[in-house]
Amino acid sequence: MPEDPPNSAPAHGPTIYEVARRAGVSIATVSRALRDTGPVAPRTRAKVLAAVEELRFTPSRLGVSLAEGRHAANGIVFPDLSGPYYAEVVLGYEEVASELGRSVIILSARGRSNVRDQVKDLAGRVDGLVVFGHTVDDATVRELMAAGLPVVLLARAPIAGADLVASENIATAGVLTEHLLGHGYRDLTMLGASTGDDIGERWAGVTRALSAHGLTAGPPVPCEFTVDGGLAAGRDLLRRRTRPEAVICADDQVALGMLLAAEELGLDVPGDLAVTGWDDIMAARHARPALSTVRQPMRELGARAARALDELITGARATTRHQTLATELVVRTSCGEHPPQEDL
Amino acid sequence: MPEDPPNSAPAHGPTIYEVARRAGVSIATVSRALRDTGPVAPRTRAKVLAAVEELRFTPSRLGVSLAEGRHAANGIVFPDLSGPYYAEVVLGYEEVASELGRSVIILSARGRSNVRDQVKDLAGRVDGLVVFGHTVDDATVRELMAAGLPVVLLARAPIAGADLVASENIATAGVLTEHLLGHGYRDLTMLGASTGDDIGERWAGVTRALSAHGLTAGPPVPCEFTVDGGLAAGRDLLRRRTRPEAVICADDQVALGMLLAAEELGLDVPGDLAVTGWDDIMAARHARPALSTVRQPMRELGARAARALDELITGARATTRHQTLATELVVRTSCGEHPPQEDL
DNA sequence: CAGCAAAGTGGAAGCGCTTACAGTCAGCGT
DNA sequence: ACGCTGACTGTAAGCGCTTCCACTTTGCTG
Repeated sequence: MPEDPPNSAPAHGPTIYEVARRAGVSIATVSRALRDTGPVAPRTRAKVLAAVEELRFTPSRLGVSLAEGRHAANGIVFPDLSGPYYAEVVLGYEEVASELGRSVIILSARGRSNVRDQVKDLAGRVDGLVVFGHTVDDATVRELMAAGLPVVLLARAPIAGADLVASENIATAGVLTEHLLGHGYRDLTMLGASTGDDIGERWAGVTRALSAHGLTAGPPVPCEFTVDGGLAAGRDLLRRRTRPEAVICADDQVALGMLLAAEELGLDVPGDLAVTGWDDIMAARHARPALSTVRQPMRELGARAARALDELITGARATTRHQTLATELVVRTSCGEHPPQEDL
Repeated sequence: MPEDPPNSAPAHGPTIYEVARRAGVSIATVSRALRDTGPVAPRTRAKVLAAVEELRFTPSRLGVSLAEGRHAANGIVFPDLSGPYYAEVVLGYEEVASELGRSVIILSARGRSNVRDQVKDLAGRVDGLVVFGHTVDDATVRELMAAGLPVVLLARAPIAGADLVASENIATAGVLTEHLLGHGYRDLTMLGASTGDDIGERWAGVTRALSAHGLTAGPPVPCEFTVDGGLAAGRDLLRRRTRPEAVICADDQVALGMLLAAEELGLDVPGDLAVTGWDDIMAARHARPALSTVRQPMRELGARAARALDELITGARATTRHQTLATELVVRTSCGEHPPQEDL
């Protein structure tokens, strides 16, 4: 690392001092003129603005933030973001945060060992933080909250004292299950084992719906939550002596892998096998057979989180709140034949 | 907006002063002990660390940055990010930036009128900026560069003095065209009019390849760069008296829409019509027929941009550099039948 | 044992801005 | 003509940290 000279003038722009000198006023006046935070004579203001213009002055955020004691920035920690799901949520978040005048600093936790340190660093740069999924251990989250940092949890298990925004899983999993039962399937398999998170909730919903019909299913089959994971698990599953009638996949990527596996083995979906996903990512609509799945309001999840965080930061709300957004079963063709109707 | 009292103790954590007092040393010593930037006696260091531990002290980034004169953060401005393409690039960027010890502040330009102001604010928060596509007008970019801010351009037209990272378009467009010609198609249609950007380059490549064979094509057909745009344009195009033999779409989303249109009209792809995309987004692999397309190294684009920016910021490199990343034709089935072979 | 260098430490000056607080001045009421 | 009020403006004290410098202490070398 090239040790650059101590005072190598970081090429930063002009400071408020230069503007003040040029306008022939004090820095206090410049500040007031710019933020309209006190009386400034019209003539003076004009001089200041002229100087600002000539120097192309933009106040240093650092200086402003240090003096104001706030960052005007929010952070978000997300799991992988590789798939389309997380990206959409982050986008929805950024959109609203931006409207609220806050920058967004992102931190991906994908395969990082030092997330804890990175999160703590991040915490020092923002006025509030969104923790997406189980990317940060509870102890760290509590510590941040204890330090006075507003935190909003997104799509994960709650923590006392923190806001939570999540989408509904259990009920819709029930609806999905009922739908499959309606097709006449009785032997359902859950693909993608997981507990304590949204996927665990989905399985709970499925199980509950089944038992309401006096049915049971085996435990969820382990599977990595990727297309390749679904493909591998699918190959394995479909070559067994007794093939399931329907496979409920933990998410769309797994389901897409499953579709690939079925195709590879010459099985017809939904003829020989029904498959469902969860999320309704873009590829779900375009797969053939088109994937039946559950749509999550991804952008809305992010947007809600941004608003909730803003309320916490500005102090507009002091109590914590849990929001659950409705999800919707999207019936396409991978789960079985349906009377023709408009949908895609 | 609730005007909170001037000194409402922002609940910020302990400062270096409190640590110093508790450890019975000066703040200078605390700083040295923490950053290992000067001699500190073992005993002293221990005391400091103990105090840090007890107080759960984390240095304020604001203070550090202001004193250091750097943010340890990078910005990235991207167009829409709705599709999978931009998200991947941003991810690749974040990953590398994070490794290099820099936070990433994102700014989406989607449908915003005040991008210019937002970018200038962003510029004040970072040590360098990546401008993705034509999200920021050239004048503003130049202004930022003139102010000494390192800038890396991503997937867009170059600007003198700024680094550029882009993926190859022209040559691969030629390869794609040759491939289609190899299938025997002569009547090719370009879908998605655009000039002066990467899509414009693709059309240039296609046109050049065609003329090398003494062929020509009509001008690119206008079309919004979304699935629905492709669908609408496809309906229109395929109902004309003379249907094209092959449609080269500006990107995968348009191509997916085209596929939908063909399906809707009962046309067989590739039997009645060949379709190609560009980007190789996830859905391209899963569509049926699977979409032939051109793969862009999306993550790598972002990663390169991050590294280039880092070089500029640290001063490891002073000259500007243009990097073009290779792209690859991915032959699937939407462009015609091929002898069976391994690929997906 | 004087004389020095090195190690360890504290003081204090910024970094760029916001914002009490304290002046300065002109216009008014009486 | 004189104090008073307001409108303006400047001074200076932070915000939390890094780091240059100067000053003490050792620990050794001649």
